[in-house]
Amino acid sequence: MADKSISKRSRRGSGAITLKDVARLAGVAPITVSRALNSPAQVSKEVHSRVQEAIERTAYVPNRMAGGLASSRSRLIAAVVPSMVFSVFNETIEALNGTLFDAGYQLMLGLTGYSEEREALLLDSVIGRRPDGIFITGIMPPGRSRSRLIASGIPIVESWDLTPTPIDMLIGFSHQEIGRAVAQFLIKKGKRSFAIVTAGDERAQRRNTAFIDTVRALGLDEVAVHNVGDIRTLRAGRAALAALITSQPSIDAIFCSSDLLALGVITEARERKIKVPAQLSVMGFGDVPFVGDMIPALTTVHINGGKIGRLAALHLMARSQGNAVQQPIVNLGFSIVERESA
Amino acid sequence: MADKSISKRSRRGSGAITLKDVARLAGVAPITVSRALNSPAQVSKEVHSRVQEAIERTAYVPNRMAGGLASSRSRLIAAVVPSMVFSVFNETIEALNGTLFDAGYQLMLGLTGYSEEREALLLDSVIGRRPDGIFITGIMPPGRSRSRLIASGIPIVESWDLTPTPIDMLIGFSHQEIGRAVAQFLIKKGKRSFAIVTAGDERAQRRNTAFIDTVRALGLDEVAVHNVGDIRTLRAGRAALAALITSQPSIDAIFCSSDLLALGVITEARERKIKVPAQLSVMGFGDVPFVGDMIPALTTVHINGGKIGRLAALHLMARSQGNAVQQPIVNLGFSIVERESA
DNA sequence: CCCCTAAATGATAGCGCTATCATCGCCCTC
DNA sequence: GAGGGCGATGATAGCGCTATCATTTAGGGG
Repeated sequence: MADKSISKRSRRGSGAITLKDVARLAGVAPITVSRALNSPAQVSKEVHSRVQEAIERTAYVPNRMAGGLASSRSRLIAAVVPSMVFSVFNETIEALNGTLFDAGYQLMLGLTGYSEEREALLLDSVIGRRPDGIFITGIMPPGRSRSRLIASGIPIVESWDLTPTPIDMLIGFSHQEIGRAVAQFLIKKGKRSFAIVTAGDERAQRRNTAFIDTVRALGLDEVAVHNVGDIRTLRAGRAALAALITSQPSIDAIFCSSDLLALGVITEARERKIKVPAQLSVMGFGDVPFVGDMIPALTTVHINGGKIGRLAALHLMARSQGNAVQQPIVNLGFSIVERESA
Repeated sequence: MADKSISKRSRRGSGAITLKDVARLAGVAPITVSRALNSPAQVSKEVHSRVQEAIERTAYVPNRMAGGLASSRSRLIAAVVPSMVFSVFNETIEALNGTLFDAGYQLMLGLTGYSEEREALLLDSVIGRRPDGIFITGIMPPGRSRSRLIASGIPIVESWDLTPTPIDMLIGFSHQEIGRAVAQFLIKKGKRSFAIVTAGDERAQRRNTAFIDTVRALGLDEVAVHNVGDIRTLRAGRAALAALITSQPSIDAIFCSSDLLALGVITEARERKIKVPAQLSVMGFGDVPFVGDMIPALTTVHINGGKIGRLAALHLMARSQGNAVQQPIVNLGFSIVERESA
């Protein structure tokens, strides 16, 4: 009686310890080990501890690819984000990751670099992993990517924006309202001549448009716009102020599309001995963790990135487990944090 | 003649389009579709285009879990990182991700929050996914986690540090050398009374120790150390200077364990009208993207985080494909970037 | 005592893909 | 024109796990 399990051994497989090995050691059927691992309540105390011991002895680590394939539940959640370097999304990702991990999920990270082409490629790659949920920064415009996402049937949270027609779930806030609120805030402060320093992305544009419309409605001077494109650096912010101040010296308030750009503007103002906020108010966007402790402390738009991440994780997990999500569209709002720079 | 493929359909499975569906549509065997996808050279032109069309028509997205299980190649790479919020690791992760993605790999992100307990949990979870490689920030000390990592047989890159005995591969630099170099740099600048503002992590401690030893060897005053523990914020840097200046007014140079802390120290110095660098030199660590454009521009230790990420990706992929890595241990070094703050 | 139910365990059959070996032509060579 | 080599395709058998159904055992009620 040859040992089938040995004679059969082929050159395939990873050679690692498998469920079957543990089962043999514990003297139970493989399925029982699976149950001891995934639903301990279904297994008698005695068997459970026997299995535990076998697992300990063999240093067995379950293969989640196999488990995922068999159960159609990967316990993977993907996050699609434009960028990570000093970005406002970091808190969201970190919160997402933390909440997921505590529930036994893993995060797959995808970076698009604000490029739509890359995003499309990324999405196919992501869908191929059959994640239990996908977190997307922004709203997916109609098109191939959106269709694929819908067709995949995977629970999806779009974020960081608002729309009445999300693919699935949505956790965000209104960029339009922000633009308007910032304009009103600055106007109330007595500022009259505005400029915008902005990156090229579409969400920023919407904040800008709302800002400009609000200013225009009051019959004030046209808003000067300086677009830095994809160069979202502090240096770009400095250069922006330098350019702006030359072409339009009357400016007394600047709305920046990110805190980092705002920091750049403030830095350049300091260099040029322009007093912030007395001569020039500067506002950012994002309220990244340290800008409130600088001099002058940055007045900016606060987004609760951590909450977006946490909520998204919860929603995604609920949906992937077949539970209904009470509120699939959440408007988290924003707040203007008044500090010193405006 | 009943259609087996229908009568057999069970309630299992995801219901998505599979390879088999595509094969049927293209009129070839499933394996041929697999080949058309994974090694097009093995398939005739005519069949290839027929398969392509079928894929297009069905919007088929290959299930990588199944593929990974069958081939023992997941095309997943895991990265284990302490933190992401305004961290010095972001460039590394971004470079890692970019390089991997271009080669068809996906990044799985794991955050430890500088906690060893969490790290251990995370590693088991990561190993369970059978990634083709693991990128670790730092060096894994002997212990359970290290053993599991070794036992897993997965290619591993440790990073951000140096040791003659890595688990597998290593891309890093010497913290000891950095501490020494910074001390020498500051001494050459004529500074004589030193302090350190540091986070609690072990790598920072090693930089500190080397710094202190170097100073001590010259018989200078004892170095004052202010430890902020896990609070790596700009505010903590400010508080640190406030505390230090009270207890030890003679200080004329401070070495910080991160750029953010250094920014805090500089900010507090400004608040207190202490001239940097005339009265107080401040040095950071990391050379995070924007600190060179601030006022005063930060003098700091530059680490080529992007290169670490890129190289790690290359090494990991090579090894997972069975190729030898010419140089498994790489000392990337560092450089002191002299700007204005010291 | 026997039937019935629930709890605990096991056997079987895939999940969707690929490694491996087999087959089938077809062209070349001597 | 038989043998051989190669290119293209297919059949088969898993990868390591879990859904599903089946079996076994222990109580419980009448």
